[in-house]
Amino acid sequence: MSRNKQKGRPNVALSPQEWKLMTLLWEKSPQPAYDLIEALAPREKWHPNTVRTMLARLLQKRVVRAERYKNLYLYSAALSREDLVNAESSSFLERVFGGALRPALIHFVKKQRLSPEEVEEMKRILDENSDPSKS
Amino acid sequence: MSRNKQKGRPNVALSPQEWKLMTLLWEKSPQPAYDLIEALAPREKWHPNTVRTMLARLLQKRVVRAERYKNLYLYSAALSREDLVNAESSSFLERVFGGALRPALIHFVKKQRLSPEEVEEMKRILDENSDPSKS
DNA sequence: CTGGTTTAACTACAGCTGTAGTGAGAGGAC
DNA sequence: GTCCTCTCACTACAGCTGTAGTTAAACCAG
Repeated sequence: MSRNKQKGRPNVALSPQEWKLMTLLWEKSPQPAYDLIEALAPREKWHPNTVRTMLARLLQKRVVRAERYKNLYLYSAALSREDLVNAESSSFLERVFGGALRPALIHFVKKQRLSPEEVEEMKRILDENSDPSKS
Repeated sequence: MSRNKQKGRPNVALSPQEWKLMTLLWEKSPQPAYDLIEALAPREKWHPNTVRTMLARLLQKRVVRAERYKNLYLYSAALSREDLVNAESSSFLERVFGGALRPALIHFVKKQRLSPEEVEEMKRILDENSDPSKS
C-alpha cells in the first residue's frame, strides 16, 4: 500500500494554458489536434496554431504522446493527472506555505466555509485517511 | 467581520524566488537590501545583484515599497501575506482543480496521512469554520 | 583630496510562455 | 493533372524569470 513510488515523479510544471489542454486529454485520449482545437474553441478562443504549438511543446516535455494515424497525429496524455496534480500541489505548498500542509489546509477550510454536510464529509475523509502509526 | 474587501485584490503573481524574498519581508519590514541578501545567503546562494534585481522588479509590481534612508533604501512588503496567499491559492485551485475546493481538500488530506491528533485538530478547525447558513 | 567599498541603476541574456505567421507536403474535388 | 485545404514543422516575437555583469554615484579611511 505505501509504495513510495519514487519512479515516475514528473519533473515538469504545466502552465495554466497547458493545464487546460491536458484536462481535455485526460478526459479523452487519444485525440487529433483538430478535436482539441474544437473543444477549446467555445471558452478559450485560441488560434488553431496556438493549440498546435502547445501540443508540440507538451510533446517535447513528454507530457503527451503522439501516434501517427494516417496523415495526422493522435495525441494522448503521457502522464496521469494524478501525477501532475501531485507535482503541482507540492510545488504550491512549497512556494506558498513553505511546504507545510497544515497551514494550507487551515487556510482553505477557513476560506471556503463549508456547509455542515460538507464538514461531515470532510471528517469522514479525514477518518478514512488518518494514519494511526503516526504518533 | 465579514467585510468582503474587494479593494486591494492583488493582481500579481509571485514567482517561487519572489515568494522567498517576500517571506523575509513579511517577517520583518522594513529592511535594507543588504540584510535581505545576508538572510538569503545561507540557504539560497544568490548573487547580491540577483537579490537587488528581484527587489527592483517587486517594486515595479508594487508588491514592495521602498523608502530612502540616507544613502540606501529600506524595503517593506506592500501587500499582506494574506492577500497574496489568497491570490495564489485561487489561481492554484483554478488551474489544477478547475476551481473546485472540495477535490483539492480531499487530495491534500489523502496525500498527507495525518496523525490522529492532527485529524482531531482539523476536525476542530472544520467545526469552527462550518457555515450553518449553507444548506 | 584620493582611492576603495557599497549602493543603486542600467544592461544582458537565455529559457519559458502566450500567441501566432509562414511554408511545405498530402489528399481530395473536379 | 491542378488547385484548394488541412496538417504539420519551423520561425517569430514580446513579456516574464533567473541570474548576473557593468557603470556611476556616494561615502568612508587615510
